Formats: sequence, C-alpha cells, structure tokens
Amino acid sequence: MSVKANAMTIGGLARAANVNVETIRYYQRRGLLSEPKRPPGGIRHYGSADIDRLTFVKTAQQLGFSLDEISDLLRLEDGTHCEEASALAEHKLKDVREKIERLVKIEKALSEMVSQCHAKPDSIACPLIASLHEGGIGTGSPRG
Amino acid sequence: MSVKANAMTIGGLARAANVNVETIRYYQRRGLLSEPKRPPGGIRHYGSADIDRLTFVKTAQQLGFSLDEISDLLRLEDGTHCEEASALAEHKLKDVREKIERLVKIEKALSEMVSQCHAKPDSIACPLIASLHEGGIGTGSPRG
DNA sequence: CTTGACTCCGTACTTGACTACGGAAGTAAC
DNA sequence: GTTACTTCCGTAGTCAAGTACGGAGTCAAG
Ligand SMILES: [Zn+2]
Ligand SMILES: [Zn+2]
Ligand SMILES: [Zn+2]
Ligand SMILES: [Zn+2]
Repeated sequence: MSVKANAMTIGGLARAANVNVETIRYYQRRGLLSEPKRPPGGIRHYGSADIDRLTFVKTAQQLGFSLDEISDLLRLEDGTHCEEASALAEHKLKDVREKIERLVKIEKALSEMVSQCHAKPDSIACPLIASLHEGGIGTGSPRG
Repeated sequence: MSVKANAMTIGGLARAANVNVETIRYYQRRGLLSEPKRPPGGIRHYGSADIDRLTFVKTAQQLGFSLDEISDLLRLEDGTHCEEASALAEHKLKDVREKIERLVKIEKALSEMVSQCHAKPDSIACPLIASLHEGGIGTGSPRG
C-alpha cells in the first residue's frame, strides 16, 4: 500500500509515520515501540510493522488514550483479550462523553456571555466580565 | 452578601474559595491576585473581594481560559473594554467548538469499535484492536 | 580521505498549573 | 510559657509528553 520499505533508518521511519525522531526514541524508552537490534556497530533498520505500531499509538492517542493506557492496549494486542480491550474502550468512551458534556456547558456559557456583551455595547460594565465573577459553570472542579 | 468576613487569613480564604493555600500564593506570584500589605511583622488579611477574584479566575479557568488568558481578562476587568473582552471570549468559543467536534468524532470512533467488539465475541482478532492499526480519526494531529 | 548528513546515547530542558519542603516567626489554646 | 497550629518566603519538585543538546560513531558521496 502506501508503505515504502523495510530498510528505513529511524529518520525514515519518523518521516513515514509523521513523527519526530526523538518521539520514536522516547516511545522506545517507554516500551511502546521495540528497537530492532542493530548489526554490530551499525545502525538500526525499521520496517512497515514499526509504522503500523506508530499508527496504532497515534490513533489511540487521538482517541484520548494516554501513553500508559496505550501500553495496556498493546499488551492486549494479540487480539484474544476482547473483553479487556472493550472494557478499556468503554471506560474511555465514558470519559469522552463526559468531556463533551462539560464542553457543551462551557460553550453555552461562553456564547451567552458573548451575545450579552454584544447586546449592550453601551452598558457601563461588560456583562461578560461580570459573569465571570459569578462562578457556577458547574460540573468538574479542577481540584477534586 | 453571602461572604463572611473581611478578616480572613490566607488559610481562611483558601477554605472559602475552595482552593489550596499554595495555589493562592502561586496566583499572587503570577499577578492574578494582589497581596494585601501586612501590618508590621504580622499576617495578611483577606476579604470578600479576594474570594470574588478567585471565583473569577476559577470560573474563567473552567471556561477553558489559561492563566495567561485570565491575566488578559483581568486587565479588562474595569468593564470598559467590552470589545476586547468579547474578542477573547469569541476566540475561546471557537476553540471550544473545535474541541467538541473532535471529541464527537472520537466518540463515534470509540463507540463503533466497542459495538463491533461486542458483535463478534468469537472472532479471532479483536476488531477494536484491529481498528487502531488503521489510523485516520482525522482532524487534529497532535503535531501540526 | 574528507566532508556532511545521519544515528546513537544519555541527560537535561520545556510547558502549565500547581504542590511540597524547610525553617523562621507570628498567634491561639491551655 | 509552652505546645500546636498557621503564616511567610524562597526554592525545588511533580506530571505528561515530548524536545533539545552534546559528543561520538557510521555511512554515502565526491
Ligand atoms: Zn474485541
Ligand atoms: Zn467582582
Ligand atoms: Zn462586554
Ligand atoms: Zn497491525
């Protein structure tokens, strides 16, 4: 398909997977990506499997999984742990839905503030600023 | 009206505003909260204005403003900068809407994965795991 | 055989928003 | 007047997910 070679150096892999070289090395240190042993005194080569792995990590990351959680997913990688994998994903789905709810609340609050602000451009005090003094967005104090 | 006293110590303020003492000191250092000068060799006192300020900061923070942005808002605090304030808020509103869009995509991807996973519990490979190898959640690579 | 680009490696720095620590001094209770 | 809690203050550590750096080694071209 789109995958070029099986003889990439780390730089080529980085370009192919659209990540930074240092990120690859970082993932290797974190155990998210194994490093092929290198020929005596030489330079490591990477292949399409590594692009695939990087894709996995980046996709999961975009889904909101942390690198730690991605480690967990990778341990289930053999595909025989359907239940554990789906439990992880369902939990994450719950998180995502909560995030969306909170953001929608925020969106409402912000757009109300903006439209109030626009509605009375001649008021003495900006209602937008004023409303920040009131508190009460609700769900999700940053310190639980 | 609901505010108790004008003679709180920093600890009282912290309790009243539901933040950590260290957070207050941190905000003072960042210039988000001014520190009342203290009586010779004594201890500072705080009042309801400080609770209000803390509320302002925390509310704005829940709306997704960073502390730097909140500094900006506070500079508009006199209420006579309606346009600048609303520009800030509108920009933030745009950010929030983008975040929501991305999360909704993520939600779809995740829930599809989960339901596929549940649909074929006897498949050899977990389709959830498999789909992570495909990439393409789309909008918003973490490294632009 | 010498550039110059790239790799390897460990370590240290970055960002944002705190949180913790250590020691001196003030303050309240008993 | 001693004990126990706070305050004050500067500095340093935490977390996640990288990013940067410096020096040594390696590889392909010219
Ligand atoms: Zn499954
Ligand atoms: Zn106010
Ligand atoms: Zn306004
Ligand atoms: Zn794969």
